[in-house]
Amino acid sequence: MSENAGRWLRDEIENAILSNEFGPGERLDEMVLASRFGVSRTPVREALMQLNAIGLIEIRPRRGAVVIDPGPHRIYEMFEVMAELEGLAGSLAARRLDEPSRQAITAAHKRCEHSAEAGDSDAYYYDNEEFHKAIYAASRSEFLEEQCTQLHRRLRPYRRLQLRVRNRLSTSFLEHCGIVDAIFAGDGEEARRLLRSHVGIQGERFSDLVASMATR
Amino acid sequence: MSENAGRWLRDEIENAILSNEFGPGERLDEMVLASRFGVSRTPVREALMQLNAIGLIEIRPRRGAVVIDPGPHRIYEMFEVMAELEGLAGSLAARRLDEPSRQAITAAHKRCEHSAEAGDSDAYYYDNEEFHKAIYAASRSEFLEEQCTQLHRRLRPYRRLQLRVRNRLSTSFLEHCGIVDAIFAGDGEEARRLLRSHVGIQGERFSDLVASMATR
DNA sequence: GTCAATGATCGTGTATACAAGAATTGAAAT
DNA sequence: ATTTCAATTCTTGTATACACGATCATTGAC
Repeated sequence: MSENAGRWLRDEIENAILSNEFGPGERLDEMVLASRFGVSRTPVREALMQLNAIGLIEIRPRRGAVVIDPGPHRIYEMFEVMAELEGLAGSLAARRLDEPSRQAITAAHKRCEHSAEAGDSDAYYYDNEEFHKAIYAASRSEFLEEQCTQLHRRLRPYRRLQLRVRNRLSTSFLEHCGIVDAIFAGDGEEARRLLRSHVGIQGERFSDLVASMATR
Repeated sequence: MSENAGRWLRDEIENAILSNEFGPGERLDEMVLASRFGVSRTPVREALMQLNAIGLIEIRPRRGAVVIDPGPHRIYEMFEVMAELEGLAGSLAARRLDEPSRQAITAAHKRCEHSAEAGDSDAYYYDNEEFHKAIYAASRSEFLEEQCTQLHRRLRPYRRLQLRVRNRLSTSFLEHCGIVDAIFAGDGEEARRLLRSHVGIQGERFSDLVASMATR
């Protein structure tokens, strides 16, 4: 348990939402949560407000908190923004790359390769996250890194869905290769372009997303 | 006063921070704030946590809240991200422009023109905000609009500083003209490019920022 | 039978009380 | 004089109690 109950609860409830235990639209009763986690309403309310700030739930005054249902279109919009931010991170990384960042990216990239070859989608899911985070860090813009990490976290469940699509694993890794090449070559604009299309969900990938959301 | 004290307090304290009444690094005592605003600590704590989520203050466990001091470099990073998001908004606006958005942009642009000609920096500050918001809305991406609005709000005080720089008013308006042309022409990439350089603070504008921050 | 009004009930919003960790101050020892 | 340790005080974190608005059900009228 984290040092204060509020943040611990935030993570607990967040996980419950991301793992779909609390489905979209579901009402979150403060007292129910309080007794479930063995605390009073006060830290529960703190956690709920933080989740509200993150954008996972909506708190309507005097009417309680409900889990937000983003809907395919909004998810598409979120990926669109994510693509833009990652593109920026990539272009900065390419221009500012130093040795530690280079090594971090290489290491994460290698781990992705192993997971992809093994066809281990769960491992790739994790390694992919590390790969992208390595690029955020390499941008050497702390603010950008924070923004990317936050949005990445929020998109986590949908990313997971995407990886289940046929061939997505190897396609994703191939795209990573191009991105790494561009960054290491110092080609910021190419890195930006590749990351944008890697992260965004254009064309058929959008229907893939909608389809996988329908069957969860 | 808003319907619940928490949000009202959030706005109150936020304004106090943005207007520099609570300076960077300053400690925010819950009881002091509570008695100042005539409420108990509970809504004060709620407001502080929301401000923490926004990024205006930092809450260290058991050690209270302090106003964050971004520092020139971090502000630069924030403008860099803002420029990217606005660029995206502009490019989407150019591709998706409809009649209501076109009218909204035109109206805001006209108001900017008047303020700029009058040399009224306060009026321009406000009209400029409306102009940019019109572009966010024209992107027809609700999520992007929210992100832009949020970041714009956070950068408000520094934007204000920037406008005080000599000739910035007319320069800014001239840039607006180009942006409007590109959007109305449906040239998404040009709109993106122009907005990026309009919003970002490259070169001498960065030293202008640092200088104006030092003398406030 | 349907709709509206009124009262009951439930849940959130706020205040206050209590617990526990951190900062501070003072004294003692080196 | 300086440093360290301990005790006190101050502030935050959590629980609980109370107030008020919203929702729901029941009853009455049309």
